[in-house]
Amino acid sequence: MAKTKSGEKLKHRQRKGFWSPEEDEKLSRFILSHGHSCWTTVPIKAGLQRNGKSCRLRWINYLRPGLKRDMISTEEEEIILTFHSSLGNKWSMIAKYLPGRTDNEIKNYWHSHLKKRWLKSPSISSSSESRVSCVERNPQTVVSNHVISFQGPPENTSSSPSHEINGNNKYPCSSGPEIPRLFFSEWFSSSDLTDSSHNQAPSIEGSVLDYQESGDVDQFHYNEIMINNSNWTLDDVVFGSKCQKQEHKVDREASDCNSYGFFFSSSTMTYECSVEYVSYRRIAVVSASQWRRKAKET
DNA sequence: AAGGATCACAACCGCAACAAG
DNA sequence: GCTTGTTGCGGTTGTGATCCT
Repeated sequence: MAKTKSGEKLKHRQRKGFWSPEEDEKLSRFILSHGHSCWTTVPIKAGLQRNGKSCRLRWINYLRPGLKRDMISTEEEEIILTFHSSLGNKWSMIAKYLPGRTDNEIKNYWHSHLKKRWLKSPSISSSSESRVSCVERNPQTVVSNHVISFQGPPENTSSSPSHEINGNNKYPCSSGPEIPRLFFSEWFSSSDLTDSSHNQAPSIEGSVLDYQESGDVDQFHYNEIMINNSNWTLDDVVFGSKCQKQEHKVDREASDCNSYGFFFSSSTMTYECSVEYVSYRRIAVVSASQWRRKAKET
């Protein structure tokens, strides 16, 4: 915390309130080219008279690529109700199940749209709850029923309050990976890419051939994967990840389109990049947070 | 048409957890 | 183990838009 006179001066000069388009532009341009390893230094380096916290919030809730700007659909609404009934006000947890939506957005939507309904009639989520229990029994049911494939909670949830709710674990699946936190579109933005031929992120489609639970990973087997934008190849999909600036090489021998994951490696690490079934006939590549790092020597 | 009430959403605040020194 | 700085989360507030009387 800067306690010098100059530091206090800086503090006094910090702007508050709504962001101007110019500030948005500055922040976006800076983060897309430099990242945000330390939020407190971002406003200084980006030439913004804001504090790091404000920049972080603005980026996460508004500027981050991949955010949906459209209305929350009834399907999404049902997911909110479902998970709110079991997780409570854990907005960030709920947001993990709604790609492209932020915790703030979900929280606001709850307070402005759903809370009153829920208070009037808490049973409105009963159908959703029954779906959760259905998933617990047979996740494949959900896959075939065109509903988001419910994944388990983040791995490190031993202290998760959700386990205490109603005295039992009401997560749809008690094991398995975290649902993709970021969707494909969040990995790429046209401004990220220097190659002009890749000026549009591809959409990937496929259909689930089979589903099975195994160990710590739920596996989906696809009969095919289609990358709709012909400018892209599977290599691009994997290689064009957040690690694209490090010289990773795709291990095509180890990759298998028909299974749940790809592998690619750098000189020191092997990355496993899962492909998760998200909704019917749509596939998303999971985010970097999903990658399971494996020391290559193992 | 005016003004108060309500709504929707962006942004702020405070706190807790965590990591680094 | 303590201190300090940073980050993430959830509650709350502020503000502009819209609705209602």
